[in-house]
Amino acid sequence: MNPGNLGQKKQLAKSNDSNLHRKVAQSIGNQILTGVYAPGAILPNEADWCRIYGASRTTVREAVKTLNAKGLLKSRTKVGSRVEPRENWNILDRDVLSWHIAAMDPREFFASVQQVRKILEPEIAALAAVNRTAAQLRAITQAFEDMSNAKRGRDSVEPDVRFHLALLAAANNALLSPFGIMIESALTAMFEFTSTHNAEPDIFIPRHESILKAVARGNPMAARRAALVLLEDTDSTISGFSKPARVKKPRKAKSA
Amino acid sequence: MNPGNLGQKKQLAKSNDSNLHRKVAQSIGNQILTGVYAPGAILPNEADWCRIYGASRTTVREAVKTLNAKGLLKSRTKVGSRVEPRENWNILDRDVLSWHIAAMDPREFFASVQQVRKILEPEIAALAAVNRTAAQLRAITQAFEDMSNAKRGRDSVEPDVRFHLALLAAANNALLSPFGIMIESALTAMFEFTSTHNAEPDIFIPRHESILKAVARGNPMAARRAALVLLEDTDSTISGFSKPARVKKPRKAKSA
DNA sequence: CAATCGTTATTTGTATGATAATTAGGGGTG
DNA sequence: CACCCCTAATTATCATACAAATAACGATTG
Repeated sequence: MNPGNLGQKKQLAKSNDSNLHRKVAQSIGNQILTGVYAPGAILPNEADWCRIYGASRTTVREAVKTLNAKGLLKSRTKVGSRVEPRENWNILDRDVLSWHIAAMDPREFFASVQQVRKILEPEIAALAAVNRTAAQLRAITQAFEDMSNAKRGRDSVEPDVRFHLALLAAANNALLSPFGIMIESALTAMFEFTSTHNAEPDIFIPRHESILKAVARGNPMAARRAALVLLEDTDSTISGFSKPARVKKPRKAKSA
Repeated sequence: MNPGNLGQKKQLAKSNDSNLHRKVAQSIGNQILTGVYAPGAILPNEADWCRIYGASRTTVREAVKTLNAKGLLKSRTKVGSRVEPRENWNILDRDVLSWHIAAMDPREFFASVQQVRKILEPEIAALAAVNRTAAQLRAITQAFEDMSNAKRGRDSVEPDVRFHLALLAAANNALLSPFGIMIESALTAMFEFTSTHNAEPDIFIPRHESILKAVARGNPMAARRAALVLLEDTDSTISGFSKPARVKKPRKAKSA
């Protein structure tokens, strides 16, 4: 098993979602994301999948259609289904992202996420400060209060996610909304680690409060700055548990 | 097969993509994006769709599965398919984005796109300056040269798109790749307008060159600045044709 | 009355088997 | 070599049937 793959690497008949075609889609999707079938490769045909999963062709085809819709495959008559190049994958899709997370080193994933968050979230906060409606501000405020009132750290993760999603919604730009899934996944997955390592959870409350206040009084500059500060604190928390990797032999370089 | 349903099928004939389930998905998707079925609404059931489109249930189900996979719907036994809230829509999916563009005011769309581009592209350029590989730099350079050598304005749009996509790829962050589709759609759709109105196409060549040079010498600050300058010029071009009071009705472009 | 618990009806989910449409690849022909 | 036709492999579509889940209803009961 990959050293980074801490999460339960569930295999076949796992999902509590009882849809068979969904399970098949998940299984094939996982195999694509883990590189069993690389971009450009031709997958087994429908009849093969039927044999492999013991499912009917109807079910297999629905699974394949699902993966087509997410940009992982392209099916053509006579040739079969070919894995699409990575840049066509719908990586911000909820399912694809979860397969992606399961397939890669968590530290690498957090690094990518934080890079994007540092680009987007300060600007999202700034937009929210300018574009928010009253109702959206209420939603942000409510999330903040729920986060503050949470007794155990575990109870604060849901309002924390909700806070960031409410902020995103308040930016009022539909093209940014796919990042909600990334934020959600990142924060909840991060909690899997920080729950034991995070020594100073109380620092984050005033950080969120700064953002809230800046958005409340419609100050985009302050909102941008406050969001960035929070992200830098998050960086520190992450590095607190991701640094030890340094003692191990260096992994593959960033190039390629 | 009942002869009367040929006429109903004909209403789908707009797409040259011969897949029937794809056409059905497009038709339903369009109706969702245009608000015929609003978030929260229950769609007609599968039997109804079969009658409406004169297609078999298999085909209709594959279309519905596609829309499920794109986050537009959620199907449940006994209740049917319900339209998901907008924030769950996979707006950066190629199909969803094209339906979205077709359904909304182009000026509003460009405004949203430019807002996101101004957030992301400078940082993408900066990342590319730092993370690019030699091969990626070659791809960017090639795109720039093709753009420069294009005689007619129409021939410059493809390399222009390719330039921006190559830059995006060179940033080497998989979570940013969904924006490639947005950039592609935005630039090509914008060209539908600028092709006749853009008086000064030659301005854009040196703007792109500045980005290229900054990326080539690995200077993120300069790359960021150059990307921003280009975007501001693009803003001017857009405002040049989006402001006039008399609205030139957009030609019904084949959504490509 | 309120709460609980079967029953039923509706809708999606899955299976099977057959036919159609598309087209890559082989083979023959000029 | 260039061209065309044929074949075979694969997905695309259709029709039908049954299974499974569950919302809605109504009866039963405390």
